Amino acid sequence: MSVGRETRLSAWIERFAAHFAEEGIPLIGGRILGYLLVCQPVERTAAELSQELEASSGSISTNLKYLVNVGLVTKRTRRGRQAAEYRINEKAWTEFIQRKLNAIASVQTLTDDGMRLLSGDPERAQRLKTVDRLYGWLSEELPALWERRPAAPK
Amino acid sequence: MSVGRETRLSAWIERFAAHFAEEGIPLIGGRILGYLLVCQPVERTAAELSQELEASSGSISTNLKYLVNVGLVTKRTRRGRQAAEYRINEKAWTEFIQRKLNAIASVQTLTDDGMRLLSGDPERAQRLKTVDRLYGWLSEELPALWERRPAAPK
DNA sequence: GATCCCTTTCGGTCGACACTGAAATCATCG
DNA sequence: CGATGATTTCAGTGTCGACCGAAAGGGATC
Repeated sequence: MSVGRETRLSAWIERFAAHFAEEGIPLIGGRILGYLLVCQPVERTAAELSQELEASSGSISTNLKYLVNVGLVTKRTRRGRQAAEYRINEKAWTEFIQRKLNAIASVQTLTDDGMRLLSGDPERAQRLKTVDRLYGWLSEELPALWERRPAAPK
Repeated sequence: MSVGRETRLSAWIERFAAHFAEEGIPLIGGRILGYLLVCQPVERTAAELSQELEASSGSISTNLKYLVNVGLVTKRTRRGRQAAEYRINEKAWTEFIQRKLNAIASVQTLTDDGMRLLSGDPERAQRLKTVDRLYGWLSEELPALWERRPAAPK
């Protein structure tokens, strides 16, 4: 007997969450993200997420707050509805990734400061120089690459 | 009265360690890395690192093992010397950074699997598609960019 | 093989953080 | 304004991992 699509999707959500857990995003936050990327309909309330993902209301609340804060999820309230609805904000993924690239490139300021402290002693600065050159190159190329990213189609 | 170069260097090492602590490298590991990048002479024993960085022998041992394992530090033993000497391996920084870039690009396999699960329902796949397109582009461009990296001068 | 010195291993402590569930809070509707 | 149904806050629990320091382990010299 074959496994249903929804079952396989929830396994996928778990893999998705596991990946981002390695990057420091709480497991439940990752599950919310994965779930909101594939659920139908696209909007969910906190209570629904709590039930669907089998997580406490408190955890859902904390993680939604975090995700809304970094922009990956948007919150919508409607008059006449007590429950807010949450949905994925696909647009925000660009900034999310950009932050990661910037984090890598930002090491250059660090190595650069180090080089300054060692100016006047090229011998001693040699190890740092090797690293500084790499990050120097990255801090040029990564932002440049990012600018060439394709625009999202309407 | 001005601050000595060594004092400023140890402040720099601390900043350096703090940066990598955010990326998940233990504080003491980061200190070792920073210290080995700028110390004179370039090689140090575990005992020297322990004293210089005011960390326990156990922590130094654990972190050196880790750093040697990922290749950022190399261990050298010499006949007639009981103490092994550790030094920075500048070369390994390229692989270190490459792993980071790959980690970003690797999300593409995840989104791709998700797209497969949603094939046959383009409506529902739309959110994921946006994200998949971005990572798809990255998984093309990042490795390509990396290939263009300048070779380290002799 | 005994001694010396250095390194690794290991048990234990501490602090951070994710998570829970109950209580407080808030918004809507009658 | 009270009741209802939702969310947020908060105190408490458990887990995980970095760190320490003492004890065990390994080489090198005598």
